[in-house]
Amino acid sequence: MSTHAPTTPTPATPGKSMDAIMALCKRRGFVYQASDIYGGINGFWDYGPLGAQLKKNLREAWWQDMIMNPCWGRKGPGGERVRCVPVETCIIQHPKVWEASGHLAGFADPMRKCPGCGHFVRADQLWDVLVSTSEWFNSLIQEFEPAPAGTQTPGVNSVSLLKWARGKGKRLAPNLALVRSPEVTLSWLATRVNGQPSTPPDVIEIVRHLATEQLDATGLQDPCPRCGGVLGAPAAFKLMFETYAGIIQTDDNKVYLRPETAQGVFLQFKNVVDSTRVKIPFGIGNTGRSFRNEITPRNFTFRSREFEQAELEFFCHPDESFEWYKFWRDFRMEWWQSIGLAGENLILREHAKDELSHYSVGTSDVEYRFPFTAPGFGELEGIAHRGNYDLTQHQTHSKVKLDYFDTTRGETLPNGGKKGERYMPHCIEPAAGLDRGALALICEGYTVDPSRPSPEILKLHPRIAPIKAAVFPLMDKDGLPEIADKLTDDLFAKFGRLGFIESDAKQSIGKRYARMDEAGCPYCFTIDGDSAKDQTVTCRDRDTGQQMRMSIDKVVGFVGEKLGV
RNA sequence: GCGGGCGUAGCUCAGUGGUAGAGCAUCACGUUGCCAACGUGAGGGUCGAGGGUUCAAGUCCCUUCGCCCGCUCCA
Repeated sequence: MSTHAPTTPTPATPGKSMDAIMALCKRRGFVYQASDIYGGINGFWDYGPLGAQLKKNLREAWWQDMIMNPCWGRKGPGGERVRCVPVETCIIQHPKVWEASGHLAGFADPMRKCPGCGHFVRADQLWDVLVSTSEWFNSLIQEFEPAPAGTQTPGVNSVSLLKWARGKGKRLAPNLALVRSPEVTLSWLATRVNGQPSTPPDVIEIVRHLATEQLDATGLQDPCPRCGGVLGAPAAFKLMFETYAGIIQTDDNKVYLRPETAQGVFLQFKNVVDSTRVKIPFGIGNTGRSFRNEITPRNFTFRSREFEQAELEFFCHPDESFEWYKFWRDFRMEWWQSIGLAGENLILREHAKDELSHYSVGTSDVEYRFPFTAPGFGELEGIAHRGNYDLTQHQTHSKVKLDYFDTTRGETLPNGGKKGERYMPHCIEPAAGLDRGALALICEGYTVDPSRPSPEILKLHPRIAPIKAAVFPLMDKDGLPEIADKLTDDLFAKFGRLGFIESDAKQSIGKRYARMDEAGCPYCFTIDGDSAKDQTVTCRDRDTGQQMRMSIDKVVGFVGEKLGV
């Protein structure tokens, strides 16, 4: 994930405070803190009734538009119908999967922490970081005398180092041993330089001396690139959740909760090809929970340790892969727009060349300007051209051939058929975060209109809204509830599988409208004294507050049209 | 992980070491009937948790958990 400043500064959306959005989410049952009654648990959130349905609607929209009727029936770059099939793969897979995918290697990099300032640095990159980004380090080496030609040994002058320690050093590297107790530190260095004149110290050894206060007790220390403090011992950062498959908890049984759903697709690529008559180009979709031990879970549900992804791996011939990459990138942007993220808060950002993985020729992010990232953006979905990296990795590690024999390619045979071509398919991966999507939809829909008696409105797209319609008898008597019950039944029968149909006869009509505004219900239908006479009701629009009289038997058709069903 | 802020009713928040509060919301009854209407009531709290000081702690001290912000990290 990444956040970036927009190219042109845009003011943060006024009136949208994350505190107010979070309060509404709890008040109306969208999002609760996980384990709330025990004080919560860092990085985990639950969905309440409306949130669960909202997220289900989002997942369902993805499933419909990506798997069942991909891209709304639109044709792909080659003029063919886009074809996709689903799989549902396990959260726990063979541990070697994560070795092959590179996720395990990513963790193997031990990190070192500075107890002074809390800075983390990757152990194997410490000296690179010092040279390239550490302010104090680059200031300090200015004080060294250039190393004579052909040697690695710069000269050091105690007087100038002492001056640096009492001047610039105090500001740049307050925790560096040289700054904290210059005389002691310099005497150790002098002992070393004079003690072994035949093997003079290089820059690294000099700096390690300058970072060490009690040489005989601790040995040489490594300094923190930010404050100069003594770095702790390298420790493995485990960003994957570990557990054990089997009742004996030994390393032999250690398994991981997946950090992404995509790998499950690559693992079953061969089975899908062999069992379902799919032909390249085609996609395999997979939705489900993933887990990452985020170092700093933050910003409400945006960075959670347990989250849900909706990922498509689309396989195609290498020669067509770039066209497909552009196709999916553009469609995914359009899709998010179609469910309500239509404004300037949504951008498609193409990664710069230096951001790309070595195997990728293109990656784009669909990014949303959340209230907490504004004026920057936060990632909703990444569309990556992954080349044949994953299939190749799994082929290498599993020793199972994962290439594809394409009978539509190759030279034409005398009988008119094709000779065929064997190749490793390339893969385009649109990978969306459903929790981030749900959060973006809530943030985008959240609107404060002080001119209305109920200022807080959640303008959710009807397709996504958890409550599809509400029916209110204006009075709880005179036969009105009976008419309302009938209409409620009709709406339930038609739309009950898509979302909630609310019915409420209590309290003033204004309060009932206001409640539905906050819950994001797009349309309310009110039965009044005239309804029995002329068979009409009032349809009240959430976003405008406007009312429209319509015949009762038109209501179901009206709602269906708005829901796009 | 560091620094700052916060944590009291479903929500927003008052609360000076001395009886646990307000507004809104929820529910009931009555009145009303198209935009959080009015009246009368009701329910709802281990004051985030655990220790300590004190005759007495929501309030002071220590520890801890969670949320927000800024760093840091984000394979």
